[in-house]
Amino acid sequence: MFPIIRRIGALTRLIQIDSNRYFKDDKLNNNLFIYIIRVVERPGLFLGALADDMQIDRTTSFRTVQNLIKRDYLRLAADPANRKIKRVYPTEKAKAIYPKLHAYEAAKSAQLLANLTPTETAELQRLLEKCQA
Amino acid sequence: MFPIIRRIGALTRLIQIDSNRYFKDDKLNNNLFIYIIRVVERPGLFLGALADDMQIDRTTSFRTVQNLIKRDYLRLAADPANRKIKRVYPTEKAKAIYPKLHAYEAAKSAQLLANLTPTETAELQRLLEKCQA
DNA sequence: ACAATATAATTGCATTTGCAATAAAGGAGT
DNA sequence: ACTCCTTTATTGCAAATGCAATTATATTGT
Repeated sequence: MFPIIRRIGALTRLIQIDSNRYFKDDKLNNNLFIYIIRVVERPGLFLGALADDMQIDRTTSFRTVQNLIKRDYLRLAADPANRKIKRVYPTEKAKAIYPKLHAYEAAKSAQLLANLTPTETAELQRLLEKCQA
Repeated sequence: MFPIIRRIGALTRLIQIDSNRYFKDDKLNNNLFIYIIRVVERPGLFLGALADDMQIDRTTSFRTVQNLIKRDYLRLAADPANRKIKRVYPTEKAKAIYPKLHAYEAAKSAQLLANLTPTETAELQRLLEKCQA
């Protein structure tokens, strides 16, 4: 029943379990590593935009960012033109660990698609983009 | 970067946010409704097998099942041949609410795939099955 | 300019989550 | 039968999660 929607959820949970194990020692489990990746790639988003970009609850995102600020991975900067927002930037510590995080994501992506031909991978990407949540 | 693995995670989180809202009043959010669906469909799995079937952490699954037992949706039965395991069965209350849960899953599945032709849907299913987490 | 509405950040609080440890069986090899 | 190893269920504890409410600022309408 509904194999596609169930498979998508199952794959996500399996990847989450794996990443939680992999990043436990760095304490970057529970998607924390994803925040660092995204902020390094797109520095300067404000808190709400970052949460929306990752499709994560704004409160959870806010607390996670606070956690990473305390641990010197991220920092906030006020916006001169808009006092409501705070923009999120990576620290040197975040940039330093980024290659490891990127390598993990690359490896998981490669593993996920290992049985697919390049044509199939392109087609899967196209079809997933057509999905609407 | 890595659009497929990111898209899969994003779709899962969007579906989770939607289902949390939809099932808030029934207090069947946070995937609780999925447990009921699965147990009605496959009654008699033992606790660990149920968790593995849903790709959910065994401790989390255990506590969730306890929650649903307390609320009269599920019940446990000892196995006469194996005293280590407890099998999970749905109650009448679970069977009564199952159509609503099934309808929600059907609607979300239909929405997800609304822009795909039947051929594309079949191809997406095939490609997702080839993915390995 | 002023009021009403909307958006962003933040906090309170209760619940969920999951690693690690423990307890109770079961299974395999001798 | 006995020891060792595995599997299952369970609990303790600390952390993550997210709804609802609050505060501050910005935007829109008149």
